Amino acid sequence: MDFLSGLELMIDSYQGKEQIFGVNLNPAIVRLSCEEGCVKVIEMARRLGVTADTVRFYTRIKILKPGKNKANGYREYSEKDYNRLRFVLSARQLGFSVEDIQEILNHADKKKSPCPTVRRLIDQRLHETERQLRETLKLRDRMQQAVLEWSQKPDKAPTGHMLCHLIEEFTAEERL
Amino acid sequence: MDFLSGLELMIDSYQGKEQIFGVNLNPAIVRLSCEEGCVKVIEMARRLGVTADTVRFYTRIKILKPGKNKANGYREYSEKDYNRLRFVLSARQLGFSVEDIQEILNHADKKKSPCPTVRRLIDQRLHETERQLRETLKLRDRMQQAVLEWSQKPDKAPTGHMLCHLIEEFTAEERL
DNA sequence: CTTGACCTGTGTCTTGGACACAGGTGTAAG
DNA sequence: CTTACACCTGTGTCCAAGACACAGGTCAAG
Repeated sequence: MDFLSGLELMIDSYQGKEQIFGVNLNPAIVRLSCEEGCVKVIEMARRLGVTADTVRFYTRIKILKPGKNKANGYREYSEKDYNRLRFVLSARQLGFSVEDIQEILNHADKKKSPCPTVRRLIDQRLHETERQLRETLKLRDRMQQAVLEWSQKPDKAPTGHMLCHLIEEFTAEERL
Repeated sequence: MDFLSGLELMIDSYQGKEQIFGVNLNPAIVRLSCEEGCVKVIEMARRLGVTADTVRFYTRIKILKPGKNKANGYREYSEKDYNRLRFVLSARQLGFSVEDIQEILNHADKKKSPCPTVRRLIDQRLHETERQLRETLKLRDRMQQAVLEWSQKPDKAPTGHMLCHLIEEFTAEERL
């Protein structure tokens, strides 16, 4: 299909992909704001529920490579960019770092299966998340214990060798 | 007591504070490396089990204000600096940020009780830590679930609209 | 005198965006 | 036509708590 012919046609086929390329697609906006089935940064962000800054961020680090409108320099995000960003956001929800995602996309872009990489990386990140969870849990318990103990203690002014008796006595007790 | 007289006396009184001003205090090292009961950065770090970079960091942001040896410009950490850093490390273990600690120290330095501030701040930080804990827990569960489901799925090459079926199908299922 | 271990301050790096800013564009109203 | 305003661009900086690098100074031992 010729992407430069028939705007009406374009919009029809575009509407057909409504579920893939964004939500609440308003033909009036599409007709007004873009040609060739592309959208600008703020619309792209809205469709995926993120800020324009997030879209610009992934563009800046070249995970997204939208074209540029020759006339005004505006970025033009295509359906491919939409799918790519949706993928990135999904991967972030699973604990992958942006660097991980770049590695995964490198495979996919070479038509190679990213799955072995994905499995390896999630094992790694899962371990880290579990360690993080244990640490946060220990911290929370320590904090709760402190609040509990402190509720029985008075305020005190600092002395020469004691800056805050609450903190220092708690630490001494708990052997931290 | 005159701090400039009698090094022998200094070291005696210093040894008497062994439990306060550091562990494994070796009089020979003290005698060789410092006058006036002060130590250099690496020794300070060793006594509190942190790196010299950490000691320099707190010096840089002016939480520690050690003197300077006029002759060579070396920093001289006193017992007061030791107590202060020990306090900072204790507070960090309780989830206070460095900025929190500066606020706490500001009160203490004016001889005012830091306790009300400490109580207010830990309530705040405890809430944040609990939120963090819930989020990390949810992430961990999501990741475990993904690993479980993926163990039943094959690797696949990317297609036009599917970069990695593992990640995208999981997200679609879980309605993320 | 050299070697090597220590010291100094300063600048940069880490994450995943968020925010600021200067300057360009597009459109609706007055 | 002008003006106002909303949008766009790329770039630089900020966040937290240090870690690491670097150029240059100090000091004791061999």
